[in-house]
Amino acid sequence: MRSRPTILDVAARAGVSKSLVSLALRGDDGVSPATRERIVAAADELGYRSNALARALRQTRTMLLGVVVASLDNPYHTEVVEAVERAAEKHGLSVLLAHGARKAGRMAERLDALGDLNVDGLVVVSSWADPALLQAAARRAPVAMVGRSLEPVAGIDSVNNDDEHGAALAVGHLVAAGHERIAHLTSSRRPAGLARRAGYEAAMVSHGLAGHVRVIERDREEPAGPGLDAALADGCSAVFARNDVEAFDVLDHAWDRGIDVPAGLAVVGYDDSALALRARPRLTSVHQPRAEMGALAVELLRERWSGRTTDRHEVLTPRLVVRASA
Amino acid sequence: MRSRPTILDVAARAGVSKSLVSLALRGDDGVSPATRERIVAAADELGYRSNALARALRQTRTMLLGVVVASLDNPYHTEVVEAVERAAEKHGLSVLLAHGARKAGRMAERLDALGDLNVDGLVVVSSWADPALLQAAARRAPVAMVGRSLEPVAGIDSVNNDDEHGAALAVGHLVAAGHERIAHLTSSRRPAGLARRAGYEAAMVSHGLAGHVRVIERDREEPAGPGLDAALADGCSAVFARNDVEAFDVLDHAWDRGIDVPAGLAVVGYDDSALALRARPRLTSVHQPRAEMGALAVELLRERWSGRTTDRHEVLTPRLVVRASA
DNA sequence: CCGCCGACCTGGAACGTTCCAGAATTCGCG
DNA sequence: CGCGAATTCTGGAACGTTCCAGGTCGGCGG
Repeated sequence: MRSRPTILDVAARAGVSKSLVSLALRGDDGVSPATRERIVAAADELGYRSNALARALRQTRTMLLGVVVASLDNPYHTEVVEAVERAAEKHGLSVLLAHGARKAGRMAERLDALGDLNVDGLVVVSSWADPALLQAAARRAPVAMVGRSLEPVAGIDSVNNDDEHGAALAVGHLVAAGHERIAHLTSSRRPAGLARRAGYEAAMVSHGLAGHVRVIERDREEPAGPGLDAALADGCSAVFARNDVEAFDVLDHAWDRGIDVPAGLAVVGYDDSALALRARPRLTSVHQPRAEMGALAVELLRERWSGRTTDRHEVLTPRLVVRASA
Repeated sequence: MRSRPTILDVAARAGVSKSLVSLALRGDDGVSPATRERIVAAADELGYRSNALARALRQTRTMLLGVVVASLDNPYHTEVVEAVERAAEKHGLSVLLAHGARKAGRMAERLDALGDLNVDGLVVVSSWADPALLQAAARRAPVAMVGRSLEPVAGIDSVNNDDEHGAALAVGHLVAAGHERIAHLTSSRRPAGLARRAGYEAAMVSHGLAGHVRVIERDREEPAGPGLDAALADGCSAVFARNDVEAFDVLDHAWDRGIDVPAGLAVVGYDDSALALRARPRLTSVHQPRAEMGALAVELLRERWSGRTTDRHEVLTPRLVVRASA
């Protein structure tokens, strides 16, 4: 594990100056074909690879993209992260991942650590983030948020799906199938959850079902059972869940109670994550275009790099994927 | 977004030399308390943060840990990655994540990219990796593999769970419950899969059930149904699946056929990933100590940094988590 | 009063690259 | 054959830090 050859070693071996090696290996034209060949050969023989750190120090750009994600245990997050990395790679950027930033403290610390490494940009994948924190980070490098904040944060670009519309799709589908008493299960008070809830309520009203609006609220760690039982007792025949994880809880409960899905209870989820395909019956769910969202986040950062200073808040349209559960 | 203050700015403001600022901020003693205070104050006022890149260039260490993972869509992987990052952070290391390294080509490319950034060490989380690739990477920085290779790779440390033992636990549990015709479902020809299969076969033999050994092989994308139906037709009453994902397939199929689990068919998985808790009925599964494995990988790298040159191959003992499916 | 020690501080070199200004060489053309 | 322009190449400076060798200064023992 002896020390790596440097550009000087290559220069010496090829009998040229370090500057020319730099030019040749970066593909600059203005290097004669013969010399270039000699340089490339020398580099290959020595197993030379340029030191990205030194380059980053000299240039202003590190080609590093910091990605901060709330957690990796929600498939929705990981799929966005994968999309971000794919897009980043396409532009020669490497992704630095920090996870577990559910709490503001840890989020701040991770953002700082990434900033110290001079990342060229930051993507925050989370259903929530402290605006002040994001703005502090944005003083170092442009920030794009995938996910929803309560309201647009000045200086921060964002990519979202239209939660209200998604909720309306879910309700519309259930209404078309003849359901009237449609409940909404949620354990979230975060912006995305609130938006879906609002979308659900609005859709119910617009279908003339204002009287049947029923929101089953619970705490994250609390079982969904009691609230569901109560709703079922009141004749509820369908549940629109805040996300696939919660929809899974509904399916579980139906299983426990021996209720047939969808005959006895129709269930619609949100996210269309990998979970939806694992559910039995297969989960009908609102699909967020995750791949597109991840790629768009990278695109927004690239626009910042090329000089855009106005904020952009992109809202993509979700679609309903109908499977067996409703 | 103007350029960050450097150590020189702090030095000027505090009226000392850059060197002293460096010493003071790193907590070196030999800086008088009064001066240190002045320096810290100046740094705070300017919002100075040291440039990790410049430091890394000057020192030999980057404090960067490269993590290469096959994919993020398997909860087992993500949990190991989380454990690695937790352990890394504890030692002041930042994690650089590269995913999607299922294919040798992409794996090579990602390893190279991480090497160019001068990561101090590499953790490869995958059920397989080309030994030559690992060794090439190890010429740049120590490599620890979490997962199994066919046989130990010279120069590469590894952390594994004892797959044979885990398989024996699963079979033992099923035998104790009175099962004799126990099948094994697998779609993998990778080392871990092969080891579990071998463990299954050995355990069957040792329980005097050699005559009932039945391995249901299939391709990754192929449905498990046909093989399972055949086994069921032959009186098979239990299935030990290669991992939780495949166990899920068994549960799905049982659902489709209206077979009650565990009364009509007992199912045991492997990994005890988050999936096991989502399954209905809850999946009995062999638990790999993922958190411990991730932390151990980081520990192995640290030992390399402090001079160890002999290889270490750690094998941790799995345990069976009994739930409702068997 | 001298010399030395320890505490505190400093300036220059180094890490490996890219950028810049300009030097050396070749080429085209009158 | 000479001269300007292109082409090809070069050496030094710079990026922001840490390391190193050494400098200053007050105090203290002899």
